[in-house]
Amino acid sequence: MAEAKFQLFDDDLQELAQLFKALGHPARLQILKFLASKNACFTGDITEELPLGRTTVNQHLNELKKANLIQGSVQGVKTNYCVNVSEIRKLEALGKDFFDGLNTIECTDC
Amino acid sequence: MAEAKFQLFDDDLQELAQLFKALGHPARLQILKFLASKNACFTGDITEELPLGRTTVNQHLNELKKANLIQGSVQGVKTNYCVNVSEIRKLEALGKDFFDGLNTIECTDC
DNA sequence: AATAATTGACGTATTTTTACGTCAAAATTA
DNA sequence: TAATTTTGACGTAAAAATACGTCAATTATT
Repeated sequence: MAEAKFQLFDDDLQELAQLFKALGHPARLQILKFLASKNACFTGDITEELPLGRTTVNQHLNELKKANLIQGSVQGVKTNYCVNVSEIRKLEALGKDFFDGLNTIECTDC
Repeated sequence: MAEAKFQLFDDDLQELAQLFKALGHPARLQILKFLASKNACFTGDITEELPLGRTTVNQHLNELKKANLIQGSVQGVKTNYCVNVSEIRKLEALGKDFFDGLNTIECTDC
């Protein structure tokens, strides 16, 4: 990670791809689902729900945090994670725009 | 890739994650966009639109094909690619279900 | 104060992704 | 028929993702 690097791709595509990528692992989808169902919870609780070790789960939590899809706040020894609702909404909107932008008429040549 | 491997994750999450992953690269989003705008087109034409070499683009096309998001039909020497509209619709539906499933109430603890 | 619990940082091995060059096959064109 | 075009297969190097063990710091508990 350094000084911006002349963009190969359009900013919007880049951002959307980044978000999709963050969703591109079942563990991360499951984490989002679980966090939403509990509204918020601790690392340990999340780990118990997943078929992965704690440090791996922590790594996935970091991925989600990097993508701004979740937030965490320290509470004593524990860390309380929760879904970043506004970012989820933003992602939904961007996704919708993208799919709508594909003026997908069924192709007859293929 | 071998003999099915006892599932670590839920099938639905697995499938959705796979689709999101396929969208998790700007080149692939751009390809989908371009294919949709032209309705269908050849490998060469796609390559000209992207800041990547032909073989790399071809690899991305294969990723998209593997995810069933595009189809290709050989036409002489050329191959005609187009968006798989029904799979895109399916992805939209799965995505919507997933996001709706996150009964996202703004968290007050974070 | 001593011990236990919880977490993130760090290191690391393995696998996957990404990007591209080379090559051969098939179809077009000259 | 010979040369050209177009493509996918294959190999490969570099980077990133994935999974996990160990460790130290911080907070709770006893």
